[in-house]
Amino acid sequence: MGACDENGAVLVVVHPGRTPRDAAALREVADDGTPGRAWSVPAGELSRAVRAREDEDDAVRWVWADTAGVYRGLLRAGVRVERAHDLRLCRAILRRSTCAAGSALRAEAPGPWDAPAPQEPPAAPTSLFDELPEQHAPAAEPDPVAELRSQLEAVAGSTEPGRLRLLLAAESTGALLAAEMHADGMPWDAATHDALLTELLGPRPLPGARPARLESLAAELRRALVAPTLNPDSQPDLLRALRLAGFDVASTRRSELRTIEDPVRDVLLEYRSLSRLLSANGWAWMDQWVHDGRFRPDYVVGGVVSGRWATSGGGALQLPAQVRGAVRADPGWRLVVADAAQLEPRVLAAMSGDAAMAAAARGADLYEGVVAAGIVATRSEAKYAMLGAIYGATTGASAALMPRLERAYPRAVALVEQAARAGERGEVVTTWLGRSSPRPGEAFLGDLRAAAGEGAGAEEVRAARRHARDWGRFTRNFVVQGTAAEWALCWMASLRRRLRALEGDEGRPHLVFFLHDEVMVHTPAVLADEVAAAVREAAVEAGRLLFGGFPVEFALQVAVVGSYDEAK
DNA sequence: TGACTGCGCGCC
DNA sequence: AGGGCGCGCAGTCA
Repeated sequence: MGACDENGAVLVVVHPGRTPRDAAALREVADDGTPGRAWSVPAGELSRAVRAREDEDDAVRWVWADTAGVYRGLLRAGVRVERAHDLRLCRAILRRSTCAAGSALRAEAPGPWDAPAPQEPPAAPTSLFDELPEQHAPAAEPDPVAELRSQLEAVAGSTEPGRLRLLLAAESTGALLAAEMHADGMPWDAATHDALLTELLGPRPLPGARPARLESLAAELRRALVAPTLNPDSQPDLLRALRLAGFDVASTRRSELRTIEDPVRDVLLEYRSLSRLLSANGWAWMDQWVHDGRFRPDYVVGGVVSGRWATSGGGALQLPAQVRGAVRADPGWRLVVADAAQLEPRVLAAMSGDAAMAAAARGADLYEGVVAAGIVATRSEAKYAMLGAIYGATTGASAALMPRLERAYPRAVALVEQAARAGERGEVVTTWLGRSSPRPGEAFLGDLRAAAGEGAGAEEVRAARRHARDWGRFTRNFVVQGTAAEWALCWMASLRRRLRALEGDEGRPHLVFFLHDEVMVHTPAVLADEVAAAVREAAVEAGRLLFGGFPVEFALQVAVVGSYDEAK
């Protein structure tokens, strides 16, 4: 990979100062491949440079230290880019990947590139041309040109350059999307949300006070449990009151509360549900997170070791069904909500090359396919068996179904079993595109050594085995969850490119939400059907990108709706 | 008062 | 059952 990347895009390195500190290295990048097709641009001139490139035919991949810090400023200036290479995210992947085990990049001591991205500046009005004021540049500027060169070498010298290139491109596009989705925001109707809260809880109370409905449920609990001072929000308090009232419960978990055979049970469960709603997605949440009809979560790309995204603040990945009615398309617009059906089992079938399992996946519902193949009797059994294989069930009905699953789908089961055994030995496992798991903690490795040593006690051996099994469940799940995350990134990247080609009179459809295996597009109503088609085409493309011709279908459920609660 | 932990529970 | 998260609260300790 030289100055042009695999798609023929010109690389432009964005550096924090006025001149690249390693100009010779940049020329070398440029000369390796197509001469003269790599440039660099100071961060302060970035938006001008991006605007200038828009009119040219050449595709550009903008190379910068970290998207969250740079791109947010561009978006505020009204500028969007097609492709990027996020040095920090890509470095994290390459440094850990077993595919690039021999690289110089991996041998480096940890440095500034391995530190978390510098805290981004708070949203503030910026002029169009200095979206990155000097004070936000890191104190000791790491050299992006040298870093890019080092990363390109690591990829070129790896055992899987093609897969790693795809992974790095997908991860970087994900970073662009995370910033774009934050800037665009999820359409959120505060009035609907408020009406919903008022209906369930009563009118908004003064800060710190319980809403009327919760207050009356609390009073009912105090009466029923003969505990006049009970605070139902306090677990110890509630547990004590329940036991004094003669209920044999060991905790106040919902599953345990459900076993209580007394009318007080329903009061308890309703209190729990409503107080959770109030604290997690009540009026205070709305005040903090919803502005101008938009909810803007902070996505953390690569925030989970498996490659899944996390969010910080707002709990965007846990929006309860209770409040989804408040997610409403603007007038004249629609929401296209799509989720990949049984994504993880399908991914497992593809990566293990298990043709029988792929056959079961040939339809909208993989679990029904397993039933139709005569492996188990019911859909629910099929689901538990499959999830048990992926998560590592050791007991219960799910574990009991494993032998049948193994007979029917030997290759799929062998893949997750091998990942589990590797983890138990303290080894690293790697996803389809080359993201490797972290090494186990020193505690576990120490346990392993202690248990293997002369004269290890029975207790030490037991502890080591337990740790090993725990880590094996993690690595078992890692390969499937991580590869599913890669499929989802490619799906979304492909969808993003297709959406950029659509435009209506009222505007352009854009992604507004992503949740592991689900996407939401906000679109002018007239384009909704085209968007739905694009979502499906993108899923087909993602499957082909990752698994080539292997015949696994990635079925989607697609809904065109006015509000989120109408989907599913 | 603030940092931290464990619990419980929402999502996939 | 079993993997991955984030968050709010209560309680604890410095």
